[in-house]
Amino acid sequence: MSFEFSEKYDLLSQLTEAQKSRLVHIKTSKGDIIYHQGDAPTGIYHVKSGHIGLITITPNGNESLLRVFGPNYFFGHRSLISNEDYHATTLSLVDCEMVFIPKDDFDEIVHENPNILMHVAQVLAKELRRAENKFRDLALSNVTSRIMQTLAFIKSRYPDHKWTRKEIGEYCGAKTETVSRVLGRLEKEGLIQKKGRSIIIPSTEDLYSRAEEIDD
Amino acid sequence: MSFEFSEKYDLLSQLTEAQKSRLVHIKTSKGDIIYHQGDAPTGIYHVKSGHIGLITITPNGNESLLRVFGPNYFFGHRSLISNEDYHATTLSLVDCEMVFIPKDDFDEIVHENPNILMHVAQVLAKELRRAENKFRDLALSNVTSRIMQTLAFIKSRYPDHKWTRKEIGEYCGAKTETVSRVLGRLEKEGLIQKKGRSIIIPSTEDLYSRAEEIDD
DNA sequence: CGTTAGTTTGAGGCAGATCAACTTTGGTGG
DNA sequence: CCACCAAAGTTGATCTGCCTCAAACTAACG
Repeated sequence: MSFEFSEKYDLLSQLTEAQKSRLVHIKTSKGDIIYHQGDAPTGIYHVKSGHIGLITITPNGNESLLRVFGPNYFFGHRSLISNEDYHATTLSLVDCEMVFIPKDDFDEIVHENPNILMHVAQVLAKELRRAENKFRDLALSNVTSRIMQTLAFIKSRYPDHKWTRKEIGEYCGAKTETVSRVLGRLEKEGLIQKKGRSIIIPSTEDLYSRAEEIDD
Repeated sequence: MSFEFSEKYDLLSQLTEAQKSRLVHIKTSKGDIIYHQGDAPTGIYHVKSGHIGLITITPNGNESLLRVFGPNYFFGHRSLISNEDYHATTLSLVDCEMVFIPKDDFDEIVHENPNILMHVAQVLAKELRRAENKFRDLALSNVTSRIMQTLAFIKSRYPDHKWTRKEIGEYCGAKTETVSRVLGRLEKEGLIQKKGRSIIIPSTEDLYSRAEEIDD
């Protein structure tokens, strides 16, 4: 898996006073759902604190974690741009605060400032690369390698979120038990340390290079 | 796997005479590579005839087919927008004709006509949905279901391209032998017919609904 | 300190990969 | 037009990585 830092953007600073007055401030608790797969989009969300997970759920309850949005990232933009219903559900991974920008206001600021559209397009382009790399790795790499690269990725991109084994597994296509077993082996190898439930990663570089060795 | 028709766009009609004179017309033979993973983008390509595959290759030669571009689709746009090196390689699946629009000309037409940027953003947004649905299905569905949905998808989206077992497999994360076995079973069930190497699909609807039944 | 969500560990099973041998197809050139 | 042959497809036997199921353990939090 190839990862890199992503794109934050202060959408809020682009708003006029009138638009700011229309913002909806939202507080959610861990486990709360912001919108459901299949809903029609009505605006875009900007994360102020906490972490939001974009997940898909199959009829039999299996989940897959597609993307994660931390502070200063926005979400809901994909469906808004493509004018489609949401293809996945957003879930508060922890207690969160966010603001909601109604579609009309978003359209207005995009119209007034075309740079914003270019920025959103760039974010989509990077998310597309990441999604396709995830697909490639799921298709061609083994679990151990995927988990190692996921650990390195989340360490650099989401240093302040405590990832559970389940979340790690759902992000890279592995079961909770498998993640647990791999973490055990990685600790023996000295690549990580476990402190209670949290995972300490001394060197993401070591993880990446070891992951390449292990990879088929 | 959830699929639908995608987006064609006549970029060429947006060009001035001066820009048209700078177009580079390219003819490729089956197996030719247009650009390599890691190259820096210098423009965008518009397919006139044939089919182009976007693939990633691992060091050990395993391939994964990420997207396919047929007549009137453009490719190379992701890297151009995000300003990154290509994350995958483009390969002529058959003999192809295409035109190359240099980056400067593309920037010019985007600048003159912001609607084009919106259109490219929409294409990216749809490609992102498709990529994430592919990921979900690879993670959570069984091969048979994936192959069936891929068959239905390519039937509706690429009716004029003769897909090989290998291409089908690389698109949905399956080995050639597995695709062959599944096709055999599907023919026995009467869902498809095999005529030489080509596959006849009487009803994509039947395939989709059967795929759902089979799915975990 | 009790409760619950999260984690670990073991035993066993299976879907799909791998390896290998064989058959068919369809394009090519003589 | 046919004979040839490389590319594509099929089929069987075997193997294995990861999942599944189950049960015990432990961290964190009110």
